[in-house]
Amino acid sequence: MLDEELTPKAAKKRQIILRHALSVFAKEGFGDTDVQIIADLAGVGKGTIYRHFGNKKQLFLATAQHCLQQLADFIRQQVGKSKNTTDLIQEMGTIELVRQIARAYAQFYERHPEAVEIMIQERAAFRDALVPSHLLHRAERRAEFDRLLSEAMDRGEFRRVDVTHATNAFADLVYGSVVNGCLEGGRGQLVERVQQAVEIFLNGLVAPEELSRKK
Amino acid sequence: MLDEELTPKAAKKRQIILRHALSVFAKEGFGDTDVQIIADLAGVGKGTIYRHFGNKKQLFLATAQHCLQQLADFIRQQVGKSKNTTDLIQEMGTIELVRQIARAYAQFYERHPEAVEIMIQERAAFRDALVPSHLLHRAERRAEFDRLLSEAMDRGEFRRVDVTHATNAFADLVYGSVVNGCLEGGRGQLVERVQQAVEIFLNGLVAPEELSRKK
Amino acid sequence: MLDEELTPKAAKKRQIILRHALSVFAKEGFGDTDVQIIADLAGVGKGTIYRHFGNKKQLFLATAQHCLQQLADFIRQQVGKSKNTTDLIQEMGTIELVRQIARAYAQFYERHPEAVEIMIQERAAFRDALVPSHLLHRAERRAEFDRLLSEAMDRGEFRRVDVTHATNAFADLVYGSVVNGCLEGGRGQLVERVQQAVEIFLNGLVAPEELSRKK
Amino acid sequence: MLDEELTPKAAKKRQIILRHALSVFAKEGFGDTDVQIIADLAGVGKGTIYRHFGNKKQLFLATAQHCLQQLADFIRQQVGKSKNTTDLIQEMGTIELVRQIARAYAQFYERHPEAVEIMIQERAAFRDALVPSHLLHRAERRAEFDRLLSEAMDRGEFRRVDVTHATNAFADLVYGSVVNGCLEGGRGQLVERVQQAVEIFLNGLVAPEELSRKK
DNA sequence: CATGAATGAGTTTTCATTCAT
DNA sequence: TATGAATGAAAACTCATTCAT
Repeated sequence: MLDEELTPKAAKKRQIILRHALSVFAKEGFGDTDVQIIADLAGVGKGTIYRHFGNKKQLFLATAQHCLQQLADFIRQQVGKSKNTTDLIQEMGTIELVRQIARAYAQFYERHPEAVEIMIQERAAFRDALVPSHLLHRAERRAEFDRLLSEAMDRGEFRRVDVTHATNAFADLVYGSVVNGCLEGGRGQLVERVQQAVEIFLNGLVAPEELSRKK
Repeated sequence: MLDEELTPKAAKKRQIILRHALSVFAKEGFGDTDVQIIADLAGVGKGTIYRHFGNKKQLFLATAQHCLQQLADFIRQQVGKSKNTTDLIQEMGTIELVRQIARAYAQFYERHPEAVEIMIQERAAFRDALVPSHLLHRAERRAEFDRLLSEAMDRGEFRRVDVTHATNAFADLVYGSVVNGCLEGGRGQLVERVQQAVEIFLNGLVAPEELSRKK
Repeated sequence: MLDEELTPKAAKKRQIILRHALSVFAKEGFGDTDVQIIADLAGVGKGTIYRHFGNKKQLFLATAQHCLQQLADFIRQQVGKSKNTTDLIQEMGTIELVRQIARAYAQFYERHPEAVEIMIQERAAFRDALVPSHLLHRAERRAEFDRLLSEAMDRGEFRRVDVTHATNAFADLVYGSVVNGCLEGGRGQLVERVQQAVEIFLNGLVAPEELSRKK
Repeated sequence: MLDEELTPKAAKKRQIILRHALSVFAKEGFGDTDVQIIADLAGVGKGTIYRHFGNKKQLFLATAQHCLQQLADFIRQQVGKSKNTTDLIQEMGTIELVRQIARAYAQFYERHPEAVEIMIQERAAFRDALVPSHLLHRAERRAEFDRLLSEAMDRGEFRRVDVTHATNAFADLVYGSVVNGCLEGGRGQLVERVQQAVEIFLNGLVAPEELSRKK
């Protein structure tokens, strides 16, 4: 199912279908989406979509997956800059790194509000989907963040708290801000909302000594 | 449409319908719910539901409203205990009050996971619903919380930050924790998750002096 | 599902639907039948058919059942005339009774060629249908015929042969004649074909002594 | 379209396709058969099937034809043994020959139950097919059997009855026995059923004198 | 010639909503 | 006012057939 396994042509068609599926699912919601509409927009027959994706549910899941991929790419590009986490911490400190991670998420969702809708639709229609469309819900990303916090605690930058709880809090905060913030719409609103929230979160985590030192 | 305007009998029937609508909408989702099922469970004819609620969408909205009402009642009962906010602050301090508010939300949603689903379904199917099913999204409750924070800042208990942002952060955090926490299921999981998250949030808000004093 | 359990009105509607289902299924075959056509001819909405019969397959099976009922009624009326088998044998002799049974089947199918098609469609589309649409395939009718032959053998009217085999032969002969005879069409063709075939069958069964006596 | 006109390679491919078409049509029925499945099993592209057979209906008809061919070959091999009918009668007598013909049919259908299904599907989906899949329904074979009976009557072996009716009876009896017998399944069941039925049929045809003589 | 991706007409089935009783 | 049978619009999905490669 991965694009690499397909001919360039088939992969291209897949991309076109997914692009329009994304936009229609986001605008209409899963239940109110008529696959025919996606087919028309994508300029292919309905049968072609069913041939490629099997059924409406799988088409949606592929769309969610696609979002996730774009999100992951964006995050990596914004934060990673090809360096590994350790180097990044060296460079900017954990606090700034957490800020940048949160900002990257916010930026992505602000630029791609449809991705927020997909995330919500997925939660609503596929309670138990195997592939949650939000990176921070996924085990591998959580583990990475856990480690980030752990090490900051070890170095005394952060207060010592239960890492899993802190990661949960971060994920929930970003998720909640994104979901609730994307409605209000204005330019920069979402990024602002997430940033401000994360500032409080960080303030809640940094060690008192660090706070004093800053002053 | 309010119960007070109805005969006791009609109001009772309304309650029965709403109770089953809640459970079915929560289990099946809005789109996958067959009104006939609700009618059967409620022991009334389908026509009766349409007579009372107009159409499926309004039935859902009434159900969401109903959840909101129950939530509000529960919060008032848990936190308010008939005293006003000012008295409560006097009694237990802002920090403890915020803790209690958060705990109350968590407890409600843990006891009524269907309410979480309703909240999600509402967001998914009625993006622009006039009546968000989560109290903290509603203007009147936000204003109250804004005031709570404002006064704490005035008294120097909390650091001075933008009140709206802080309230957003609190609402988003609680919302995110509830939505993501309710899936993991275990007894007490949701309350624990919310509490831990709010602890960090509070830590991020209290004034350094307060922190020192505590030590 | 039986008509007696329905209101007269619902039963009437059921009859109308079945009448048209019969004619369409017979003309088009099961697979080529569009339920919409039946609905249009019956003057009801498509939903009504689905409400009454569940799905296309069950509609067909109900149609087959309906044929069977009509066939059974016809046979009883033609042959039985309210007398029991024993009396009938007394009256006309086994040979004549077998002739009359076969003639009754033939007459029914000649008057209702659609019933032949239903029988064939059922065999083709529901190999393992629980309710074969041909009376002689059904256990209760077979048992009756077995007894008829048995007694004739006991009385020395028929040669002694394996009763089950003889009943099979009779059922297969009538079935084959009906299925193959109904295509040729002409008035009386089917009855003639069955009668001639049964004459040979009977000749094959009667005891030699009986034959001699006749001469 | 005959194999002789094709290159050996094309003929081989045709055979492979027909073999799988037979098995799929028999298992699924005409309407429920997906040509793609046949193509996959045969290891060819769907287009190839359409190139060879034109459309699904013609593919089915070719399959039926193919069955017919195999049946004819089998009958000829079992009964004919390269001798002509007259010689065979000389050798074993009409009665035994009729027995052998019936047994040969039964054996073929018992070994190839798919052929029974094809016969039924053909009757169900192509009421008016030009090429009935049962040999005994076909003019040339009927004429041959007619002659067989005629001569037996002329020789006084068989009672004098209308030849066409007798042939019909034989064809219908074998057809009915095969169609109804193939469901019951057990080894030898079908052959037994047909033999027993034909025994009665023969008894019904042989001349009384012959019967006496036997005694 | 062979292929198999693309197509879209055609069917089944569901269910919100209505309305006669 | 309550009911639940009737309706038919709407949508998912299939698959025979075509045709560009």
